[in-house]
Amino acid sequence: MTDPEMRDGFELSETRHTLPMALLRLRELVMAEFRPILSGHGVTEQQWRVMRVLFEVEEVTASDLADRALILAPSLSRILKTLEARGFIDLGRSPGDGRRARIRLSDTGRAFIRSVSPESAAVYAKIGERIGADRLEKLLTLLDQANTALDENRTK
Amino acid sequence: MTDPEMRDGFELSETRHTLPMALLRLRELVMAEFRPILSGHGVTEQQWRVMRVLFEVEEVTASDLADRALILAPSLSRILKTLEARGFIDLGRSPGDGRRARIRLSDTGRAFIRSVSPESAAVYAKIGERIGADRLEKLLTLLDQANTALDENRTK
DNA sequence: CTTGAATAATGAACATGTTAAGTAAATGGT
DNA sequence: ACCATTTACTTAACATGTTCATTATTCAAG
Repeated sequence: MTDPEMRDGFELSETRHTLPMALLRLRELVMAEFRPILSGHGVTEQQWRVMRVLFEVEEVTASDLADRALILAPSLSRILKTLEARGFIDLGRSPGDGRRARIRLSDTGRAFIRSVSPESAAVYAKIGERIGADRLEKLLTLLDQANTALDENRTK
Repeated sequence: MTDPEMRDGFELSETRHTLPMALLRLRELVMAEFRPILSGHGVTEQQWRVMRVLFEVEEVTASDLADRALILAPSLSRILKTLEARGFIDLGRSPGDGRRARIRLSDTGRAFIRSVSPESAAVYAKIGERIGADRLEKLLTLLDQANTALDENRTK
């Protein structure tokens, strides 16, 4: 009920209607559906992302993995240590370049992904239904287009 | 140099095209434009969000502020302590209810927002240009619709 | 072959995200 | 008025985000 007072038009959009907030809000709502599943299986959202990527690419370096999973290198270092301790991944060094890490999903990790995937896919389907299939597709297209538009001039 | 996408369409990586990843990727690209400005003025993204909300609503409780700034209560407690120590906000207790916090932006905090706003607005405008005004508007509409769709059944 | 610069990954320090537990003040029923 | 419950906020503990520094390896002159 407490309305914001009148103020002369300073050039700032209302916080609720900015792109960063809209993206963050929707992402929080989506992850709120996934988080219980992941925590129920003892992994965090980021650990799951890392293993999902490894499930798809078979073998990558740390830099490549960081790019694909959208995780910064220092965070990834810690996560890899955790996942290795749990036996989900195998860590090594690239034969050609001693600086690069060689990261692979272990059989245990692969089995873990397979066991959780059905629940994850079910939640994703439910979210798709609530949003609407066509609307979700349009949204993903726009997100990809905006992403491309901003990524092009990134190294300005 | 740049990461080449080896796949040519029929073996697309699943992870890359999910809604959570698309939202996270675009948000990271957007915030990469804002972060230098904020860090240049000595505040984090979250501290800025909190002060932006306070700039609009004049006075709120902690719960309300947490909702509006999309920050969890424990994080907000720490952030408020930091902002108070810097003199950006004034903390008190609600006269009617001793549990509720009374949070207001100080004159110093208000002046800070005004001084940074032009840079922030300029970056936001530049982002809008790159994405395209119509495309951005459609995107914000879809985000809001998806948000509403997921928020309705949240307390199922 | 040697040395300085660049690259890949890790370590360090602090801020925030996340969940669970704890504290103090209000509320509701008796 | 009393007491259990609820509410609003805070603490605690650990994982991750973020920036900067450091180490180890490779690369590129010279």
